[in-house]
Amino acid sequence: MSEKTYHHGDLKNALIRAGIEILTQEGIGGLSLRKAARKAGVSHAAPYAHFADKQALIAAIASDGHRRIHERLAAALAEHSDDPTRLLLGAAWAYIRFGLEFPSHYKVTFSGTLENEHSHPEFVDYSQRNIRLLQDIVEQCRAAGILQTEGIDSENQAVNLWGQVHGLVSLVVQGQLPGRLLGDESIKGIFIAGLRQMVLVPIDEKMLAE
Amino acid sequence: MSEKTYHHGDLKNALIRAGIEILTQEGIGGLSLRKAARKAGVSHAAPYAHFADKQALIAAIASDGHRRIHERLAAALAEHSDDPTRLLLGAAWAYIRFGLEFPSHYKVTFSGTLENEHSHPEFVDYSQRNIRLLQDIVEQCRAAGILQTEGIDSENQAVNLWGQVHGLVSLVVQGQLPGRLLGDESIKGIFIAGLRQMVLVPIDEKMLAE
DNA sequence: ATACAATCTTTACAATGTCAAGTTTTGCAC
DNA sequence: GTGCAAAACTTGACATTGTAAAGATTGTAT
Repeated sequence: MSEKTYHHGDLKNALIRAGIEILTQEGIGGLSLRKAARKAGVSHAAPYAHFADKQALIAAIASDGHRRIHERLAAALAEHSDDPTRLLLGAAWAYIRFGLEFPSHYKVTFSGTLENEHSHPEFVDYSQRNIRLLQDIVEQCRAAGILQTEGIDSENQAVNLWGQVHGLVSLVVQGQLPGRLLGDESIKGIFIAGLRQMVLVPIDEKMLAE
Repeated sequence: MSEKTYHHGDLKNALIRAGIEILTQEGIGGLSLRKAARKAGVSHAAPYAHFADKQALIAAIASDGHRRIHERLAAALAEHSDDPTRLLLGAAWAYIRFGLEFPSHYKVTFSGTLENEHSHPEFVDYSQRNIRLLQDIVEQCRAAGILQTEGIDSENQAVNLWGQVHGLVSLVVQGQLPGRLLGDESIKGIFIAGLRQMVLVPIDEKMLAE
C-alpha cells in the first residue's frame, strides 16, 4: 500500500476518497484538487490524468453520494420486501440518516457545488438509478394501498416524496432551521410528522430503527 | 451616478448587486470578490471595507435572497388575506417562481455555498423572518380548516410545508430530475400534485396565477 | 523488443483571497 | 472654519489554486 511506485495504481478512487475526507473534515470550501493530490501522495497535476477539471472530481464525489444512497435504499428494499409500510419508512429513514451523518457529502451530492449536472453523464446515471428505485418502492406501496393512487401517477408521486424528504434534510443540513429546532429529538419529530403525511396508514415512531 | 469620486458612496450595495449579476450570468463558479469589485468600479481590495471575506459577501447575497422571498410571501399575504386557500397556494407559488426564475440566486440562498450560516446573524435573521411569516400563514389556514391540525403543531407543520416546496424547487433547480420531467408543463404538474397533498381542499390548477 | 498509450512529474502562468501600508475623504469636535 | 480621527478606498505583495504544456516513467500490445 505504501510502496512508492511511479504509477499509483488506483489513483482515481484514491482521489475520490481523499476528496470525501477533506470534505468531511474541512467542508466544501477546503476541497481543492491539489490538496486531494497531496493526500493521495501524487504531484499536483496528476489528477488531470483522471479528471478533466475540478468539476469532474466533484461530479465523481456527487455520484458516489448517489451510489451510497442507492445502497441504503436497496438494503431497505431487500429487508422489508414483505411489508410496504416498513419499506417506505425504512427507505426514507435510511435516506435521512445519510444526510444527517454526512452533511458535507450530502450537500455536494445535491447542492450547488456541481455546476453543470447534465454534462456529467455518470452523475445523471446514478441520480436516475435512485429515481427508478424509489419509483419501484412507490409502486409497491400503491399496490398495497398505503399510498394514494388517485390523481397522481407513480413517477410524479415518487418525485414528490423524494422532494419532501430531501427538502427537510436540506433545510436541516443547510442550517436554515432556527437553532431551537435542531436538537436530535426535535428533528426526529419533524421528520416523523412529515412521514405521517406521506402515507395513508398510521405510523408508529418505533418503526424508525436506530 | 457615474461620477468618479474617491468614495463610492454605496459600495456595499453595489457589490451585492454586482455579485447577484455575476451569479445570474455566470453561475456560482464565476463569482469572485475581485470581479464584483471590478464591476462596481473599485479596486480589488475595496470590498474588504464592507465585507470581512468572501463568505460575508455570499452571506449578504443569501440574505438578499431571503429578503426577496419575504417580499413575495408578504405580497401574497396582503393580496389574499380573505381566502386562506388562495393565500397558501399563492405563497407557495410565489416561492416556487422565485426559485425557477433566479435559480442561481436561489441556490446561493439555500445551498452549500454559504459555509457557516450561523456565524452570519444577518442571514439567520432574514431566514427566521420567513419562517415566522410562513407560520402565520399556516395558522390562518389551520383556523380556516384547510390544513390538518391534529397531531402536529403549527411550527412543525410550517417547516414541513416549507421543506416540501423547497425540496421540489431544489431538485428542479439542481438538475436532479430526468430531462423528460423538466418541461414547463411537467414541472407545473409536479408542483400541483405536491400542493394538492398539502391541503385538505380540492385545488383548481387555475388558482396558480402565472 | 519495440512502439504506443497511459500515467505521473515538473515547470509555468493567470486568477483569486487576503493582508499590510499608504492615500483620500468624510464627519465631527472645537 | 481648523484640525483630526475614523472610514473608505488604492497599491503592492504573497500564498494558494486551477490548469495547460512538455517531458519522464511505466505498462501493454504486437
